[in-house]
Formats: sequence, C-alpha cells, structure tokens
Amino acid sequence: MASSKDLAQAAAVKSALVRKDLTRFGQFGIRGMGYEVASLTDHLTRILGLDRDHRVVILGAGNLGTALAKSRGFNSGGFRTLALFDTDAAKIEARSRTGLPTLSMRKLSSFARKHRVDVAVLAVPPEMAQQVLNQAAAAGVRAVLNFVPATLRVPRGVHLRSVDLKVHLEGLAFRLSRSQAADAGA
Amino acid sequence: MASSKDLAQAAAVKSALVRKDLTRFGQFGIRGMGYEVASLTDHLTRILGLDRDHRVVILGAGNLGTALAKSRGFNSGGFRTLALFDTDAAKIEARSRTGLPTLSMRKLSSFARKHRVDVAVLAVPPEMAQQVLNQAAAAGVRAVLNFVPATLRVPRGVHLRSVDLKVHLEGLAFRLSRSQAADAGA
DNA sequence: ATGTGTGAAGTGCTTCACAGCG
DNA sequence: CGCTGTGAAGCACTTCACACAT
Repeated sequence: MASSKDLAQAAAVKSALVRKDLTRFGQFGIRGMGYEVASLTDHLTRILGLDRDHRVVILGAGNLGTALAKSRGFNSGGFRTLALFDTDAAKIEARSRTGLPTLSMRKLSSFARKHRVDVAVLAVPPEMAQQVLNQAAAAGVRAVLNFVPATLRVPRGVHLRSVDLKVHLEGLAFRLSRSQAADAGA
Repeated sequence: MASSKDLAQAAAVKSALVRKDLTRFGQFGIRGMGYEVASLTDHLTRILGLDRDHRVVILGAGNLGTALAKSRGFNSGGFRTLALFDTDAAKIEARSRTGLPTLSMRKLSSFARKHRVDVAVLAVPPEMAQQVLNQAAAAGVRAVLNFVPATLRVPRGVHLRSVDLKVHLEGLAFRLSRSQAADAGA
C-alpha cells in the first residue's frame, strides 16, 4: 500500500500529478488509504502495453547499436532485443559480447516477419537511415526509435520517435550561457 | 534571405512558431522580406551559447561513451570532445578509433580544471553514476548530460539533463498498443 | 482523520488571424 | 502586396485546494 505522496517522491514529481495521471485510466486508489502496489503495477503494465512482450531489433551494429543492445532497458520490462543487423560483413555473425546474433541487413525482412518484431531501433549512419527505415516498415515493423540525426520521411502506419542527442547538448549550452550571464550580473 | 515559411518547412514546424520563437530573443526579420540567413544564424549561435566553444568530456568509455565520442554532434557546432574517462585499466590510454585519449578517472579533476571543461557526459554503470557525477561537479564541470538510468542527487551549481532511453521505448509501446486497439475497433 | 478524485486555476507552448511595416 | 511581429485563442499538462469516501 502506497500513497500518492510516496509514489510522487519516488518519481520526483508532485503528488497531485500522480493522482491526475492515474485517474486518466481509471480509479485504482482507495480513499483514505492509498494504492495497492501489486494491482497498480499490474494495471499500469497492461495500459502501457508492457504486458505483451515487445520484440526489438537493432539496426546498425556500431558502438551505439551495441550499447543499446547491452543496456538493461532494452531487455527488460516488456522488451526483448532479439538481434542486431548490419551491412558490414565483418560484424555479421560475430555474435558480439552482447550474446545476440548480428545478421545481414538483407535478412531483416524475413527475420522480422518470422519473429513478429514490433520495434526497431535505428542506429545506422545518416545516409542509410531512410533506406533502412523503409526496409523495416516493409518488414512489418510498426514502431521505430530513431537515433540518427536526419530528417526522415515516415512510412505510413509506422510510429517514429526520434532522439536527437545534440538537442540535449544545445539545451545545456543554453542554460550554461544564461547562468554565466546571471553570475556576471550578480 | 529566407521567410519564416521556408525556415518552418526546413525544421518541419509551422511558420507562426518560427516567428514566435525568434521574437522571444529580439527582432531579426525584415517585414515583407524575411530573415537574412547570415545575421540570423549569427544571432542564434550567440544566444544558444554556441559561439564560445564548449569543451566536453565523456565519462565512461563503454560502447555508449565511445559511440557518443565518435558522433558528429559532440564534435561540431560549438562542442568539442576532448577525452574519455574510465576506471577500466584495459581501456585507459588505448586512444581508441575515436582518436581521443581515454584517461583514468582519477585524472578527471586535474584535466577538467586545466582544459576548462564545461560539459560532462555520464555514460558509466548505474552504480557508479552518483560518485562520478560528484567528481565531475567537484572538478568544476557546470553541465552534465546523463544517460544513466538512476536517480541522482544533483550537486549544487550543476545543470543536469537526463536522457532516459527506456522512456522512449515505453512511449512507443504505449502508442503501439493504442493503435492496435484502434485497428481492432475499426 | 487520512488520502483519493476532481473542478478550477495556473503555466507554457502552439496556432490562429491580422495589424502594420517595408 | 508580402511577410513579420503579436494579441488572443487553443491546447496539453501541472498544480492547487477541497469535497468526500473509507
């Protein structure tokens, strides 16, 4: 049993927000008491679609792709990374320290269909990104997490989510320059 | 000379937003004409604090750290990555394919002070994150871009920005489950 | 009493729509 | 006339404050 205040503290947000967010999907709490953790997590995993395991492939077996393949987030809580794909012959079939196979990009389509892959992670060089994205879409992948800094035409029916690391750096630079200006003024 | 419409198209946003965003910092346009690209980029780089070069170090020379060190975003447009740091002796002084030196984490403090490092990128294992963050702060680093999925106590005077890759995956899973539900309903 | 659920207010960002400068 | 700059409206999210269920 946990109160919204407890949950808020754990997530570093305000308690009212926790309650608002939760009631968006139903009423899970007991007034005067709080939330029963077991049933709450159960509901939430279902709502987030994390009850059905998502099968992930990583496109591009460079450092970034390899890092993601190893990372805990991509192999827990409803996500399972099945394989990496690359065009570089040297990397293929190497079965790197990740324990996952690295396959030829040409096998992507058949592999994705066979294993019902949901999610692809784009971590290829920018000039290949559009082509690889199209391949993934054609192979029936419905969601793509993109790390490539390029403007992509999103194939119909695909959910694309882009993470631009440079944007975050620039955000920091902006805050830095402002705080330095404040220092000078003070 | 470029109109807000041109700029909007290039950035894949609406033209009104471009104008609003720009006027936040001053009036750079000429009515009836548009924006002069040269003076605009000049103003913007200054505003974003990208005119003064930011010196970056990457803490953790694993796959993620190496990937970031190689990436274009961390070595252009006002950012220059100077070195990687790690505690693993095997990685130190290896001067990997990035062309950058990998130094012992113990040298972080002196290095950061000597080279006036602005920004540190946290890419170490979760259990080391807090300690390394503290070290960076003590060494005078003012901004940290964190890739570690851990709750961190932010040292005073430090700008911390966290990128949680799992959040993005979960966002996709949520959208997937919703679009599948919509399919079933249609 | 305690802590949820929620209307109402607040905040920040996006879009609209148009006055007015060049 | 064309396109900027901007007040006003729209929208999504967050916070407040409190009625009310247990």
